[in-house]
Amino acid sequence: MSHTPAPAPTAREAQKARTRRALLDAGLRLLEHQSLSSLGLREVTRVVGVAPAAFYRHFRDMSDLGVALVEESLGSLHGVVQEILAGPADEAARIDRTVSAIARYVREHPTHIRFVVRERHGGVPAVRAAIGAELDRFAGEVADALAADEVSRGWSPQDMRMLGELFVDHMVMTASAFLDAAMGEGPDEGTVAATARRQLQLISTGRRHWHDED
Amino acid sequence: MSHTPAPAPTAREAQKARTRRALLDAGLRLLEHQSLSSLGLREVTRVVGVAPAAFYRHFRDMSDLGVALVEESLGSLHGVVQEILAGPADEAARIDRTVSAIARYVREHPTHIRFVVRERHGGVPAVRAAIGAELDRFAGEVADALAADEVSRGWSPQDMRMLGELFVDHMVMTASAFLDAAMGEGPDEGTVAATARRQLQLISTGRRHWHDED
DNA sequence: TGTACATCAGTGAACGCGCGTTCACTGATGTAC
DNA sequence: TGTACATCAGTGAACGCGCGTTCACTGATGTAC
Repeated sequence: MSHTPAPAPTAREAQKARTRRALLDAGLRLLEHQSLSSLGLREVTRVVGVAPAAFYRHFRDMSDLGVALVEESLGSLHGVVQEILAGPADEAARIDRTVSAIARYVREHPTHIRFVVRERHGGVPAVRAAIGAELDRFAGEVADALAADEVSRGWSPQDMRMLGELFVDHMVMTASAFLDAAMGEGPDEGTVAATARRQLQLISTGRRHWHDED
Repeated sequence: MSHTPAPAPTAREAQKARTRRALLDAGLRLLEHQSLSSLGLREVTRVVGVAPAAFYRHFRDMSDLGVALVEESLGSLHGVVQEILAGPADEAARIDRTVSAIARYVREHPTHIRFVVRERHGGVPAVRAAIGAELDRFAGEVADALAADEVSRGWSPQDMRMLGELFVDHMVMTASAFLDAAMGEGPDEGTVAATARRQLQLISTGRRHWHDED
């Protein structure tokens, strides 16, 4: 398929990429306990073990690093969305798949979801915009996939869209609740899963009877 | 009712209260464009026009000021919740009341809702905890009020609770969307209102048919 | 393969700046008599 | 009402500190011949 003639990264490029990764990882780690707008460039380079000035070989500023983290974090969340939509469209199966995929995602990428939830409404405009645009894209994908369901017959595109947004918002909320559970704050994982499942069932029931009263 | 024998605030107490208010207002204003963890004590006192050290006569630190802002902001949101629950329980009326009450709240207290949405998952633990506790309380109130509806007959307390949480989360989401609309980001106010109404209708439809399949 | 030159990721020192916190103080307001 | 003393909100100077950014540099890696 691809005709890219092998990237052939030089040792120099490989080393640069490794430092960049280290900066991103250090940032993600430090962002567990603070928000992006209060995270300092020197903090990040200190953790990585490079001089502060080295930072500028990779990012223009912290906001730029933040945008790179959005791409990374929402890339991994996108995989979860696809996994949920790809399987059988059977309602109960999809709800189970949704909740367990989110739970696994939070277990495997806790720093990603923490970052997204915190910065979605945070103080750094470029990062907020990047997260918003990506979640919008997810909502559209969900809407398109669910439109293929038998139960969506007769739904307007706007109603599919509002369902997609409700689904994505609920997904982010649930991921955040799982994360709190993992940190020992709020209800435990089992309770979060049970609540999320019931909420999805409620929405699905609404979906099934949406046009009953027409 | 109350037997409090008149507070009789001295001129000194009144002046102190005025400065405290000015600090809170300045904080709220500055928090429109940044998050609490990056807001400095000196920034706030500079806006108010007092010496930095004066801050300590009112708050221990910025986190303390943040907690005071939570009480204030969620106090005003609590009024909205009560207004929604107080009116007639008729489904369509309650949905209209919900969406228009939120829209009005955002118009009247944009800085309050911005603060709550931003700091709900922000980097200051004490503030996060205060917001979480208060929203939990709201969810409980909503659950109790909706439990009185005819359509809630046969619902378990856990299911009422999950409905209350879904409602409060949706309310916060909608308020945030209205705020974005007011700032010229994302869809306009009419679109946000239409989407929110349809989502509430979807949830209400699910509620009405919740036990159909038992 | 060997040599001469170019590239560029990372260095380390320096800079000016605004930060949070402390402290002894001032002077208007409050209280006791 | 008038006086003497106590209270305490707000002052202003000082402190040490870590910040982001700049700059000329070094030395390992890459490239051309």
